[in-house]
Amino acid sequence: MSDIFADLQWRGLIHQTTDDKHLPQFLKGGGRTIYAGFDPTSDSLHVGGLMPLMYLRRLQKAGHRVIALVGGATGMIGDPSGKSEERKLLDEQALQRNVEGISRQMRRFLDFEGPNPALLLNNFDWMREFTYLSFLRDVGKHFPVNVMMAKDSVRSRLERDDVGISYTEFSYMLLQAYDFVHLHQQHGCEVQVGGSDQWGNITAGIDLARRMNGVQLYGITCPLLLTSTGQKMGKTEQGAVWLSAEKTSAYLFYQYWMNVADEDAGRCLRFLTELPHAEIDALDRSRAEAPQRRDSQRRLADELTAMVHGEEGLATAQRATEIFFGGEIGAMNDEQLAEIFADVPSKALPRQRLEGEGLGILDAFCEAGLAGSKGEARRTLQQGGAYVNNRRREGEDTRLTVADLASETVMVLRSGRKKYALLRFQ
RNA sequence: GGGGGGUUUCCCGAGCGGUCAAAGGGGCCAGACUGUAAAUCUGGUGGCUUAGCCUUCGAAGGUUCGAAUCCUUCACCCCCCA
Repeated sequence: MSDIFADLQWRGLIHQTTDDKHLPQFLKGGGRTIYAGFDPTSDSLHVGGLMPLMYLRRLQKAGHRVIALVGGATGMIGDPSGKSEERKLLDEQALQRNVEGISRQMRRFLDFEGPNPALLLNNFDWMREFTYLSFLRDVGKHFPVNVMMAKDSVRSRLERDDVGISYTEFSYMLLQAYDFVHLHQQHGCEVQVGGSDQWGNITAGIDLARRMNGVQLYGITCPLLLTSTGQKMGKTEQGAVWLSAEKTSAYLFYQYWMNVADEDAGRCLRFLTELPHAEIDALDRSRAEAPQRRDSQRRLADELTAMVHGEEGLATAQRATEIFFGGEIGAMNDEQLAEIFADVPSKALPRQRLEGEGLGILDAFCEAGLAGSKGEARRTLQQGGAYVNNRRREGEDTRLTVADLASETVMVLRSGRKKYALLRFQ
């Protein structure tokens, strides 16, 4: 059995632990029960969720029993950690839908079936039964308010006079702390892992368990997944990068990793892939010597896309990449094109437009929305930026006919380097 | 209440009776270069049935052969004096 703690350490995934001396030994050989929490604010996880998922996956592979805890109850309250504003509360129904979506995604990372199945739990299941009085008596009793006030997540909000913090969010810590206690009681869970911003919540749980039950639990935090410029990873101008294909296509997901900055690539490879150390070292060298090859980014994109979208999703993303970056489009059918150009706007036109003398290329670009006016289309064309099926076309009076279709009904137009639009002729 | 200045094309900003679709910059678009990066360079940047025509310079009227440019009224903004 490999040394899981050493591996985590090598990958830079140990930010802080509650017991540096004991934990490496404690985790050796497997058999421990470990949990991480997931926030159900949406029906899909985004890139940030990859960290805890891969963490649990590594631990499960190392022979530990892992619990993915979906915070149905805590999600209704909102964790103030790292948030600058009071958060909106979710209703029960939305929450349920989100929990279902998220758990579907987890199945790609964690094994819920085999001899050592992961557990998926929702803290709403035990929190809903709690009465206010019993919660105050059993849990609240053990929390000195002065200690709570000292926690970073709370203090940062108290020090600002423009936002403040509600009693509800202030109490969040108690709920998460109790989760840990509950999981220990019911499932023998002894370790909680989370991002470095979770330290306060994790230690609160450890304290609570000691006070309520006199047991010693452990916590491990990992670094947050940040870019070299200090931004959260997974954010683009178009918004978050999601794990669900409906929200972020396999192609865009793939491209996100393909475009990771050189400075961030090494960390991502360590944090998010299971590549062996030797291979990661080799990629580091390749990145230093021949950054233009972008071996690291390609490997990262391959690994993660396969993980999240499966081999099929990866194949689609790769095929789309080939085409989006130059490849001529030939011998395709509608279905393949639809898959590749899933994120590209399209417009349907009657097929008659292609018949007779055909559709003027300027009109085609206007119809497709690639040009706001014929004048603009003309300019693009004159400057050599007009492509049909990835082939540069020239001449204002070019007419497009059935012969210019890329597949049965679709024509792929492009303006400039990579602005695409489809015309569907039905 | 009195006096002065302003409102220009996506943004900033020049224009102060014809040569104004309106300088310059930013942004944006295209091209070259490149690592699907950054920077840089080149060109373009109201519409159309494009040697021409139409619409645009806060709004509406007016003067004039001709107005973004002059006059009147209105709206909004800024400054100064009381």
